[in-house]
Amino acid sequence: METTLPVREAAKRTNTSIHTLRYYERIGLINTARAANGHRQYFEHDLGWIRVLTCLRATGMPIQGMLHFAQIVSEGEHTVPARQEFLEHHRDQVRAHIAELEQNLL
Amino acid sequence: METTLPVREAAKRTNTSIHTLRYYERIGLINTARAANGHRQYFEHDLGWIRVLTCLRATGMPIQGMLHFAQIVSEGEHTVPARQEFLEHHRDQVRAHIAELEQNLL
DNA sequence: TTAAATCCTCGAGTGCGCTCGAGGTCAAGG
DNA sequence: CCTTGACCTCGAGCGCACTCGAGGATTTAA
Repeated sequence: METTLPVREAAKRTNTSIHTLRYYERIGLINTARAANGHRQYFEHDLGWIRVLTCLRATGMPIQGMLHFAQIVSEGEHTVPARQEFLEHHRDQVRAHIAELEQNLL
Repeated sequence: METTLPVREAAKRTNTSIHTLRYYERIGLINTARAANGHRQYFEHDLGWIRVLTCLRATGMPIQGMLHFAQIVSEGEHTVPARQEFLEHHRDQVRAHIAELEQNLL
């Protein structure tokens, strides 16, 4: 049985806050397992996903966009091409943003 | 006598909105001249300043920071070194932000 | 057996940066 | 005259992304 982490640990390891993790779960960005007593249980897998989310946010993706991405991810393997397209599109956005910043830097 | 522009024109030429210009004035970022009838009058000089503000915002400076900058600018010529230092510091921030984005891009 | 620690839910609050709209003034054109 | 339109003020509202806290359950260690 893979070991799990309580929310405090998950927050620490993903460099987020407990509140944010609960919030993300509430709005449907994360699906967290529960122990018998109702406490959240985070697997390594979840930490990876949280890091992806954090990365998307840090690059300016709005929550709505992340929800969309979470949605297609949840639809299964057949959405892999759609995911790639989504991420590539976001990359373009980020690059455009960087270009704008550099423009303003002059 | 230098010609002046009404708020609608100023907004158009600086690619902002009338509401934003009024808001910036309200909070003390801009000091706009008034015609006898109370209407705002924008000089070329003002447009330049608005563009500076827009650039700072676009590069992520919070309003508080811009207020601080507006403050030191208003204090006169002797603050020129302080302004340069301020802008250089902001440049560093922007560069750091770009670096973070590029990091996340990988 | 009780005090402390950690978790839970759910709704409300916060801070930011606008954005909007009601209600009013004033000048020009028909 | 009267309508139109551009402007004014001031306060309220909005969307976003958290962030907080009251009130309560459960485990754990002294």
